Amino acid sequence: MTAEAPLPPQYDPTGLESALYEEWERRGIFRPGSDDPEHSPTGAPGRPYVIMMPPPNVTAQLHMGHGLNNSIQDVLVRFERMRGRDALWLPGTDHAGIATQNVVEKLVAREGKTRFDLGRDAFVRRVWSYVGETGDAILQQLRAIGSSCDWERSYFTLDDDLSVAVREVFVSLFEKGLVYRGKYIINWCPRCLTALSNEEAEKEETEGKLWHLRYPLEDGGHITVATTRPETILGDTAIAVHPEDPRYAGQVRHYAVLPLVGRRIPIVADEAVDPAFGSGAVKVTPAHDPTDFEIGRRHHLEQLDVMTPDARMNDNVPERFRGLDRFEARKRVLAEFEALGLLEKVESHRHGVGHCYRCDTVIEPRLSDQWFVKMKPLAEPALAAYRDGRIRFIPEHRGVEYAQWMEGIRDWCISRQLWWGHRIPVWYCDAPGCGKTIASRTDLAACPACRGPLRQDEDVLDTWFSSQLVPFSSLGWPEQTADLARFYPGDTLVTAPEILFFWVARMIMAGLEFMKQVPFATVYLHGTVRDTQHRKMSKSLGNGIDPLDVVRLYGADALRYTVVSGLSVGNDLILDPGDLEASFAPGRNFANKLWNVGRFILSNLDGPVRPLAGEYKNVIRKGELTLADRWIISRCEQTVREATAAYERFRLNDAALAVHRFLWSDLADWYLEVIKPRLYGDQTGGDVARAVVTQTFEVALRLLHPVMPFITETLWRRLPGRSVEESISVAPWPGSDRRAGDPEAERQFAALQELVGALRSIRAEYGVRPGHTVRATIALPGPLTRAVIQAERATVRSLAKVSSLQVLDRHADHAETTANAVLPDGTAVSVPLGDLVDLEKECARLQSEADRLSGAIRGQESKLGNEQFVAKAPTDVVVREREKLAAWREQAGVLAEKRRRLGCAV
RNA sequence: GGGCGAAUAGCUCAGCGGUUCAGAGCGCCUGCCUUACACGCAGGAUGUCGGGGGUUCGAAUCCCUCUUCGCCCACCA
Repeated sequence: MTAEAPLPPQYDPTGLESALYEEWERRGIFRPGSDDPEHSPTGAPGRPYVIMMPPPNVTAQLHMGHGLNNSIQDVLVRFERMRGRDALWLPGTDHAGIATQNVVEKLVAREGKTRFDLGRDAFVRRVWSYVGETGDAILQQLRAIGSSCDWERSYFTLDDDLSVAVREVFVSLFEKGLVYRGKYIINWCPRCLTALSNEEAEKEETEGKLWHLRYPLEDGGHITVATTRPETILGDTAIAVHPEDPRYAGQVRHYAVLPLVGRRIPIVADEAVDPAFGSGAVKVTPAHDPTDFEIGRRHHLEQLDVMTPDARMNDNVPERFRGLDRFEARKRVLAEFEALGLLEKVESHRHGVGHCYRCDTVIEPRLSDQWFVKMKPLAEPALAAYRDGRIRFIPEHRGVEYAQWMEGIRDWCISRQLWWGHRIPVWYCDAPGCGKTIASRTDLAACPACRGPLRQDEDVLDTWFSSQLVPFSSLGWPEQTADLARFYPGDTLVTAPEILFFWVARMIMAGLEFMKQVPFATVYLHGTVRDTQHRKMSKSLGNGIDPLDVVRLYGADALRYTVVSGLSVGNDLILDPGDLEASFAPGRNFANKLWNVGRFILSNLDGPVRPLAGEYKNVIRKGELTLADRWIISRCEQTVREATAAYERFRLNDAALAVHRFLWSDLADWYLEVIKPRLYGDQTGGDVARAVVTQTFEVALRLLHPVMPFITETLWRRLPGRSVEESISVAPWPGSDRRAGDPEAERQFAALQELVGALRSIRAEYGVRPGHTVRATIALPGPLTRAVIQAERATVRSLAKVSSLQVLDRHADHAETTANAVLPDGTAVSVPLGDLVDLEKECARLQSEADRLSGAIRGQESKLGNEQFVAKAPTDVVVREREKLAAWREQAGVLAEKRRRLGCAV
């Protein structure tokens, strides 16, 4: 589209947005740096402003969660970029170990194979090729919503340089003794066949059962234990009771016989047992439960693993149970207990059951060799950074969660039994007499100690181990690059609360450990996108919204405005996947409105346009401004202040709504209507109106640009004095100008709106045909109304379609029947409408008005009659309340007189 | 079991340093294709601000309590 082409009446973002985006990208507008003069009018680069994008999974398709998350980031980055900061929004993708491996395993499964059929190398090659095909698709999709990232710095967490960082961190932690290997109970996903961290095992409240089961005692009688997982009975190696529980005091150190198995198991005393729960006696399965594991260690119990990696019973159980799935085994065990008369009772029992965060399979606590990070030493500085304010959260209360988590932090299991990811840089020497374990920054071929052959650890690292390093690894660390020096630490991190612990907390710890500085100062946690039933949008529920559909239908600006204006700090975003039109109407409507405001203004700048150089003061000084001009300039100034403050405080919805109100309610609904006669006529006033409307509109476009980048850029470039060579993206942020504020103009214009509104109401009430003009009488005008009529008589006439406007200093006498209104300042407005007016109806209308008013007056009188109020309330409040009462009385008096004159029954 | 939010028009939400605070958008009703926009214009209706107590001259706004939703953490099997 050329600058000269006329704009179509309906905004059509198709084509326009993508063309503009390509141009921005081509011109390097999203890249920080002083080499491009466009970025830095002064020649010097601004202070950096850095946001690290939460890297989407490399296989991800854009969903509304991304749409929300990235819209917010883009608003912030664009805002700071316009404020002169050297802005870097750094994108990337995450290799997403489990998620990606699962996707490719499914593809392989379609060929009837498993990853084991392919073998490790071939499988990993397969994943790389898949990632090569589909990877980065999401980054392309992010462009469609206008994300102003620096794509040239984009990274992938498995890139060579980021892998170097991962190794450096692992080995460095290993050397510090903060990474260790050990055999512990970890969360195991029997479907993904890997260990998970505590965070990756999502607890779900489940209505389960608690089975009370009897174990015969060697000495006769029995002891009852309660369990939620009867299948683990087969791995029991003890029973535990509380040391001070009198019920079992005599049984400690005696033995029970494990039913179904016949194993002789000791009864031990341990503090971990809660005597108040169940029977007070616990079955102990050290290989299948973390608490039991600890008990087992204290009492040197055998750790009997009874399950295979995919959660079937293994050869350590009696033959009839072998090969059974854990839940089948559970049924079988219970049936046998029941048959033996050893099932005492069954209770229903709510408890938390862990589920794999990737495939939702029930987690099985499993004893295995894994790598861990010792977290306490890392958590302490991270907690301190929050406590002393180096890190702040929005909303604030999220910080409490962060602190609680940090305080109760547990060691982090980082090894995964996967093939897709950073292989653990540890080598084992199996040579007899050597047996070294070596963590190395470089690949090793032979044992440095004995020159014997080495074997690398088979496992890979948790995905989050690499993504926690992104704030510095993406900038080249451990190399001391220029980017690292310039862009670390960053400023703001924007993400969903779900990954506060997965990612945010760990970035803070890693940043402090390796860079000695927090990676960002502010963590903005936004809500979740949900449907109208408040369910989280998800692929499986089929209640998702594809942001690209929205972009196609209504444009990225509409999407962004809807999302941003609908955001309230700390709350979720509710959208209706069944009705995109309704969901995105606010954005679509506003985009179209804005488009037409622009069209109107531009079309009225035809012909000689007064040069617009300079600020308002140039025009203001001329003394040519009308009341309406002063008013809109004052409103504009107010909007600059409000929007700027709102953006600064992350109140993006307030910022968007402030500009919306200015553009739609003030500029379009009032100011444009007011100046139409001036624009169409050829008075000198037309020039001033053109200047004022152009300047205020231009300011509003800049204020709105962070939220609606495309449409604002398109319109902005067409304004006088601008050109397609420029970009609003790097235009300076509007400054506040105190001289533009004009409270008197705002008060007077409000009176004008009151007067016009009253006349319009009367017209609507009596069904005056829209094209028809009426005569109006303004009697006993209050000071504001008087000033308005003096200043904007023609405006009142045109807006209310009044042919003659008579002003009287006394009550009007009309030959004709009139419709009436009394304004807040006591002005009596009457419109002679002859037969249109039903006198009875008019009297009733005025009566209800009078009733409302007298009610308010009574309330006000009792308030002011209350000595306590007058004595205790602040003086200015009392004064204001008195003035209010006086005005209402005045209004009521005029109203009463009006009714008397109309001959209304009292 | 701990900790933390939220309950305001039909819907989604503002308003919460106390006294023009009862608002916005969407939806709804009436009338209008008024030469920027019907994705619009003008005019309307709608809420005992979750229930109950309390503090105060005055409370959606502060305190207590109850109810209902939601979130985070937690080795009661």
